[in-house]
Amino acid sequence: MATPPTSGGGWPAPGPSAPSSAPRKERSPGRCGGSTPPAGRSSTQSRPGGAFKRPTPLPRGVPSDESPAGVRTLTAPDAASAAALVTDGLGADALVALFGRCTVDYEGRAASELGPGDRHVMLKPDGAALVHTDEGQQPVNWQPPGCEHDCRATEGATVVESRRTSPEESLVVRFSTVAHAAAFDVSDHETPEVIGTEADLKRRILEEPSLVEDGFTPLATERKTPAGAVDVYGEDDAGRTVVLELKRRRVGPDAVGQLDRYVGALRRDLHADAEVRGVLVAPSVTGRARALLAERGLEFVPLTP
Amino acid sequence: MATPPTSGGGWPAPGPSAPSSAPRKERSPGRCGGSTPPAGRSSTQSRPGGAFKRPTPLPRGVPSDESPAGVRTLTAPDAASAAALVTDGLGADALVALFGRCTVDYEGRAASELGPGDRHVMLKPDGAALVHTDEGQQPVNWQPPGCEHDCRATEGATVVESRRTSPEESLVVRFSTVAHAAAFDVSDHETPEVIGTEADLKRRILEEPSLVEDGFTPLATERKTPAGAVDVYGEDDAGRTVVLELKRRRVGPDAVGQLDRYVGALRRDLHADAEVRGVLVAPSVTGRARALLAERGLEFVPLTP
DNA sequence: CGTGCCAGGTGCCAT
DNA sequence: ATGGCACTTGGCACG
Repeated sequence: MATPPTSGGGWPAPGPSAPSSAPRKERSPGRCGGSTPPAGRSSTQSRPGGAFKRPTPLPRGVPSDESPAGVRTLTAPDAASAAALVTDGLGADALVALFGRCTVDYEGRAASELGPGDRHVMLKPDGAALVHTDEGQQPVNWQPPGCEHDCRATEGATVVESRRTSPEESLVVRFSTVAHAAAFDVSDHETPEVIGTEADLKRRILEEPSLVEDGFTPLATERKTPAGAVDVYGEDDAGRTVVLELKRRRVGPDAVGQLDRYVGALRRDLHADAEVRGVLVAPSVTGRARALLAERGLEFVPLTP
Repeated sequence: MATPPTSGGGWPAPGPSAPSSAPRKERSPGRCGGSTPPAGRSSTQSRPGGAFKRPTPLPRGVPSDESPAGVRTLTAPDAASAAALVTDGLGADALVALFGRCTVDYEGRAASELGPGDRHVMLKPDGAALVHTDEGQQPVNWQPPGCEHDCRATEGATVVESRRTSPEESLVVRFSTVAHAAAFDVSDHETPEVIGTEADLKRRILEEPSLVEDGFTPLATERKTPAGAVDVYGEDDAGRTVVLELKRRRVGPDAVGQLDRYVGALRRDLHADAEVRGVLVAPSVTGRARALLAERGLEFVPLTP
C-alpha cells in the first residue's frame, strides 16, 4: 500500500496525541465578537483573526490551496491513516466526515444491524454521530450529542465507535474501505431565526385578541393546571373562562385531546359555577378532530401563524 | 486564482451535462407485508442484484488512489469549479458534500434566516438537503427528499438552491467560500433491521397473550374503530371486550388519550350491554398518565419490548 | 394525496 | 434526571 495522499497541512496536536475527544457542551465561553458582522465579509477564504477552536494557529506558510480554512483531507487512505486523521480531528474539535464501505451496529434503547454499503459518516465535536445513505432526510443510524467518539484501525479496518451512558448506547461503524476522510475546522455562532412558529401565533393573538373572538381578553399564558400548562388563558365578553390551545399547523385528534384535558382540569379546579370554554386555534382541523371537538363541546377558530 | 487542485478521476457524464438532478423516488416498489404478520417474518432483507443508480460503470482502470470507489474532491475551489463539481455529481446521482462559510435562507412551511458561519452541506440524489453545524444531531436547516437541487456560481459565490412544490419550499445556501467539495458515488441497498419496536411487542403478546393477563384472547390487530385502528383487540376470560394500546417506551398522557378514544368509540359501536376494558401496555407510565388512566377507568400492564 | 400514528424520534424548558 | 410538549417533526401504511 502506498502512502495515501494527503492534502492540507494539518493541525498541531492539541496534546500528546489526545486519545479521543471528550464530549464538550460548553460553546465558546466568552463569545464576544459581533455575531452579526455588519459588513465587509471576507471574500477570500482565509479566516480573519482568531481561530477559537484551534489551540495554535495554522502553519501559515502552507499555500492556501493546500491548507485552506482548516480542512484536512485524505483520499483512499489505509486504515491507520484514516484513524489518525479522525482522532486528530476530533481532538482538535473538528467536524469529521468519512465516506466509504462500512457496516453499522447499534445497541441501546433498541438494537439494529446494517450490512455492508457505501455511507457518509459525520462525527461532531459535541459527540453526535450521523450515518447517512444516499436516501432520506434522516440518518440511517446515529448517536445523539454527548457521546465519546473513538476511532482505531483494526485488522485493516477503520472502526469508529460512539458511546454514551444513561442510557447506555453504542454505535459501531466498521469501514472495510475508506474512500475519503476529511476534518473541518468549524466555527458557527449563529442561531437561525425561525418565523411561523406556535410562539408567533401566540404573540399575534396577544397583540390582537379579537382574532380569536370579539371581546376575548387574554389573562395569562402557560397557566398551570393539573393537566399541564394552558397555551392561553382568558375570558370572553360574558366573563366565561376561555382556554386556547394553539397549533401552527393542521391538527388531528391528539390536539383535541390535549385541549379537552385542560378544560376538564379547569372545570374541576374552578368554582362549580364557572363555565369553561375550550377553543382550538389552528389553520385547520381533520375530520376526526372536528368530530371529537363536537363530541366534547369544544370550539375551533381557524388562524394561521 | 490558480486552478484548484482536484483529486479523483470523475465519472463518465451521465448525459450531455445533465442540468441538475431530477428527484428520484422509486425504491423497492413492491414493499408489501401483511399488517397482521401471523408468523415467518423475513429475516434477511438484503437486496440482491444490480447497481440501480449508475447508468454506466466506473472507469475501473484508474488507480484506486486517484479515483477510489467513485469519489471526486475539490479543495478550496473557486465558485465556478465548486458549482461544476456539484452539478456533475448530482447529475451522476452522487451524494454531494460542501463545506465552507455560508448563509442559509429557508422559506416554506415556515421561514428562517441564518447568518454567516462554517457549515457542512449535504445534497442527496433523492432531493434531500441537510445543513449541519458542529453541534447537534439535527441539521440546522434542511429540505426533505423530492427537491430539485441547483448549484451555480454567482458573483464569486457558490449558491445552492433546493426547491420543491406542495408545499412550495425553498432552501438557499450561499457560500462566500467553499473550503472543500466532494461527490461520492453511493451504493447502499441495505435496510437496517431494528429490534425492540412496538411491532416486536405486539408479536410477543400475540405469541403469549398471558403476558397481558391470564385468559386474555387476542381476536384481531389493527381493528378499525371510528376513532382509529386499535393495536390489539380481544376478550378476557369473562368474555368482556379488551382493547390494548401498545407503546415501546414509557408513556405520557397522550397515549392514555389515544386508548380512551378507542374505548369510547367501541362502547358506542358495540351492543349496549357490552363491557369494554382498555389496557395500556408499556414499560411504564408517568404520574399524570397514571392519574388519567384512573380517571377514565383504564388499566395498565407493564411490559417491555 | 390526506389521515392517523410510530419513532432508538430530537430539542427545549419546566420542576 | 423526569416530565410535558413543540417540531419546517420525518416516515410508513392505508383509504
